[in-house]
Amino acid sequence: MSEREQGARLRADARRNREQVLAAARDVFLEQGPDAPLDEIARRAGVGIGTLYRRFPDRDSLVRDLMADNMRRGLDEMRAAVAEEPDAWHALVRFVRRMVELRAGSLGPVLSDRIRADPALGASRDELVGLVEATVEQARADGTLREGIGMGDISLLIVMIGRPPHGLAELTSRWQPARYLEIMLDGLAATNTRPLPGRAITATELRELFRMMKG
Amino acid sequence: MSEREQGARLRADARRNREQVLAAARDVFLEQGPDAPLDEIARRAGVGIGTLYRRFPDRDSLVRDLMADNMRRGLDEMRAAVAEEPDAWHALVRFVRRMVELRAGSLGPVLSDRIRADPALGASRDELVGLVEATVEQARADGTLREGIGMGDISLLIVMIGRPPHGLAELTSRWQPARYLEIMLDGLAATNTRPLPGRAITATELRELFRMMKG
DNA sequence: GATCATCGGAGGAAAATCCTCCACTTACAT
DNA sequence: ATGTAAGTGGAGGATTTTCCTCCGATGATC
Repeated sequence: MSEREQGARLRADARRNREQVLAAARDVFLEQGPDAPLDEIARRAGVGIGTLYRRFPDRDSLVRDLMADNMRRGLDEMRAAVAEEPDAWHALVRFVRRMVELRAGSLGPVLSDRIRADPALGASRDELVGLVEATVEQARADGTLREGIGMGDISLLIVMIGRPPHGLAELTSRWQPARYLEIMLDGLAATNTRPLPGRAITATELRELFRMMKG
Repeated sequence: MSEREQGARLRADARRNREQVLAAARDVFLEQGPDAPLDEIARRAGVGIGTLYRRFPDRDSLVRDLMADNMRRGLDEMRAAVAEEPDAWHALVRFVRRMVELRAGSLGPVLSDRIRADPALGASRDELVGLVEATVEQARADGTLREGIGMGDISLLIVMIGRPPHGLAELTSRWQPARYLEIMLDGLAATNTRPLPGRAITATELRELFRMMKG
């Protein structure tokens, strides 16, 4: 809420810089994890480190705003997908593709201690998880989603596919998430009937993981 | 060569420690990349930092020995797979499964500057790449491997699937590479006929990437 | 039981990272 | 046009992380 109001009152150049910092943070966190040096984020955003600290007083504040943005986009995309796509399978596929494109998996499903602090974040996360879960179950009922696939598999998919291998991040031209996402999606179709090892993380477990970490 | 002789002459406890360090390095490099702090590797190996430095005078030496070990295992596994499996597809699948199990993707396909230094390493890498490439082509000719898949896809697969998402590394119980590997393998089967975006990195490009990085 | 390779970690040096502060710049209201 | 409040960048000191040596203690091996 606060970041929205701040955002609206910002001077034009300041707002632009803020967006650039968020975009750079998305990339850097995706590549290096949530402990990545803030200096590098500023450098990639093309702003001074002072500018970054002016807008985001500390790391948590940046992480929180980024997560909020990811959640908002995720919810928007998921709602639109459910509303506009002909069935649950196509809604899921569209959602996952968009999330990977938007680098919205940058902070992973597990970032507990920083997330828990903000109740609003938890609420939108729960809503998103609920939507995805319902769609996953619908797709399975339709016989379009492979047997045994759960909501947790979808979350992990977005995180795994979106992250460039070490050392390959700079060579963006050779890193093609979309290619591997499509292979993975084909593996998720119901035409594949081999039983899978393990099982998906459930929404409940996901919430418990949050509590366990660094708590 | 030198690490083999050293290994043989080592006292029993020293050899055990050396193995533990290598095993820990495999995990830590996989999780954090080749710049991970050596202290953490020593800690996870359950040895003092002094012990690590005694056995591996500097980071490069550790990285090189680990790569050498990965290459040796990779070649062994690939040769055995080609010799024992009924066809190219099954050989490929077995190879990839073993590599992920062994965490042999820990250093990724791109780790140029440290690799180039050692010519023996380059040689075994070339041999392994050649074997995989031949098998990939055979499988495609057999009509068992999906159209458009190349050697580079297999390399990337091993790296991507083997790496735990940020923050999930400690919770080994919930991180199941095998599950996602199987989904991916199903996506690689020839029964999937949708055209894929992009294309695989070729062996030649892989070698060029080496030269570009940090060179 | 003696010997000597090996071990572990304290600790100083070096590097990376954090984060404040302020002289300079710029958008925009008037 | 101009004044001015908002915004900017990055130097630099404080702090933390990481490196890597050194040496007294340990325990494997004969």
